[in-house]
Amino acid sequence: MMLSQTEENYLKAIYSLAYANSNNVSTTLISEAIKTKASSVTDMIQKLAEKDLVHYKKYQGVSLTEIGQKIAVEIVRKHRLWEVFLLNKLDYNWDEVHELAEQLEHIKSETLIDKLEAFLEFPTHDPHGDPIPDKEGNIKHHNNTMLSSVETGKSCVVIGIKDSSDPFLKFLDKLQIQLGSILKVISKEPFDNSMLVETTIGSISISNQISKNIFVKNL
Amino acid sequence: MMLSQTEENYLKAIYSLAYANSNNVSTTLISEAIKTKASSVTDMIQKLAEKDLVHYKKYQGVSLTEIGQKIAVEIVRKHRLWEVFLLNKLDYNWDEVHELAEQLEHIKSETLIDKLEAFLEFPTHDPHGDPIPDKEGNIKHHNNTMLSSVETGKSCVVIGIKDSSDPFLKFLDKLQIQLGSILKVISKEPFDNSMLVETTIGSISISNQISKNIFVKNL
DNA sequence: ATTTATTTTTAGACTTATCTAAATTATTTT
DNA sequence: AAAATAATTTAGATAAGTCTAAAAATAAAT
Ligand SMILES: [Mn+2]
Ligand SMILES: [Mn+2]
Ligand SMILES: [Mn+2]
Ligand SMILES: [Mn+2]
Repeated sequence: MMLSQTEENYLKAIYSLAYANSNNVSTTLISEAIKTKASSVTDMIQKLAEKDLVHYKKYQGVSLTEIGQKIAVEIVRKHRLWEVFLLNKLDYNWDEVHELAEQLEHIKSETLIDKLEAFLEFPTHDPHGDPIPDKEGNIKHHNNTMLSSVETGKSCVVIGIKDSSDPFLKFLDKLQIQLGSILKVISKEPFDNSMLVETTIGSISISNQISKNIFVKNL
Repeated sequence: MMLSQTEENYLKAIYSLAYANSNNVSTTLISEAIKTKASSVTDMIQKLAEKDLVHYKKYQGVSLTEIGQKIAVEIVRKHRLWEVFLLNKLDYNWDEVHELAEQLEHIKSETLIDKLEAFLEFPTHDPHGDPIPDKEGNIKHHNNTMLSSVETGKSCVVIGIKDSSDPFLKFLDKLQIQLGSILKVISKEPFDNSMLVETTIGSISISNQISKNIFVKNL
C-alpha cells in the first residue's frame, strides 16, 4: 500500500492519541495534533476508512485497524531511528532531532531503515527515551513511573521524557537533566506538589508540571 | 524561498540538461527527463519564471537564473552527499543509491547537509565519480576524457560514469569495472569502434557505447 | 424534556500538479 | 513561398488536501 506523507502523518497522530487516550480518537483531537481544521480531518479519516486503515462510524471517532496500526508503528520506528542517527552521528541536540525526523520518517524504502538500524547498532530507545519498535513492530513500553510519584528520600534514574517538546527539552538542558541522570527526592511541597530534588549540580526545585513529564526508574 | 519537491526536481532537471546541452532547454527535453507531458512542463516553467528561478520567453525554452542555478546546485550537492552516505555507511551498492537519494535530496534543513558532509569527512565525489559541490556551490567538473578516446597501448584509471543508470552500473559490476579500476587499451576495432581492454580480470571487448560513457584519467 | 452549546459532517471553493485535446507558433520539407 | 510537420502553449478537467460557512448530530445545561 502506497501512502502519502499526509496519510502517514494522520496514522501516526491517531496512533499516539489512541495510546494516550485509550479509546476512540475524536476528530477535534486529531485536528489539534495535526494542526488542521476538523473538516479536513473528517475528509481524511473517511479516506483512511475507505482504505481499511481505520475503523470509523460517523460522529464516533476512529481507531486504527490492524493494518493501520502496523503502518503507524513502522513510521514511529523510522522516526525514532532517524532521531538516533541525528543525535549519535550528526551531533544534533535532543531538542533539534524531532523536526527533522518528521521529514525523514517518510522516506520510502524496503531496506533503508533496517540498514540504518544496523549501522546504529540496534538502539533500543530514541534520544527522548521512547522505545524503538523492532522490525516486526514489537515495542516495549516503559512502566510509566513518573518522577512526581517517587517517594521522599528515594533515588531514581531518568529514563524518558513524556512531553518531548522543544521548550521542555531546552528547559531540562538548563537544569542539566538528561537521560541517565540520577535524581534524589529530598522533599515534597504538599501545597503545589513541587519537589526538591538533588542532582549532580545541586538541589533544585521542580514543579509538578515538570515532574509529571519525566519517566524514571526507582533505584 | 520555500520550494516544493516538484519545483526542486524541475530545477535540477533543467540544470543537468543545460549542462549537457549548453543552451536553452526545451520543453520537450524537460518533459522527457521528468516523465511528464509537455503541457505540464509549460505550466511549471511559467510558475518558475514568475518566481525568477528561470529565464523564459514563450516558445524559446528556459535557462536558470542565478538564484535558480544556486538552488539547483544545492540539490545536486544534497543528492550526491546522500549517495555517499548510503554507499559508505549503509553498505548500498552504487546502482542502488540514486533512487533513494532522489527522495533524501528534498529534506529541508539549514544544517543537516553540512553536518552530513562533515560526518562523511568531506568527500569530493559521489559513488559514480560526479563531483560534489561545496557549501558555496563551487563545483569542479572533470575533464571529460572518455575511455573511447584513449590511445591504443595507453593505460588509464576510471574516474567517473556518464550514464549512471541502473542497468549500465550493473553491467560494469559484471565486468568488475569500478571507480579506480585501471584499464589498458590493447587494440581498437575500426569497424564498430569497439576496443579490447585489459583489466584486472583479463582482456575484455568493450563496445563504443560503453567506452563513450566511462570517464578516465590517462596514466 | 427542552433548550443551549459543542462537536462533527457536508457543501462549495481554492491550490498544486497533473492530464487530454485543441489552438498556436516554429521548423522543415517540398 | 507554401504546405506539412513538429514543438509549444492554452483551455478545460481531474485528484489530493486544505479551507470557510452552513447543516446535522451529539452532549451538556437548565
Ligand atoms: Mn520525535
Ligand atoms: Mn511526519
Ligand atoms: Mn544520483
Ligand atoms: Mn528528486
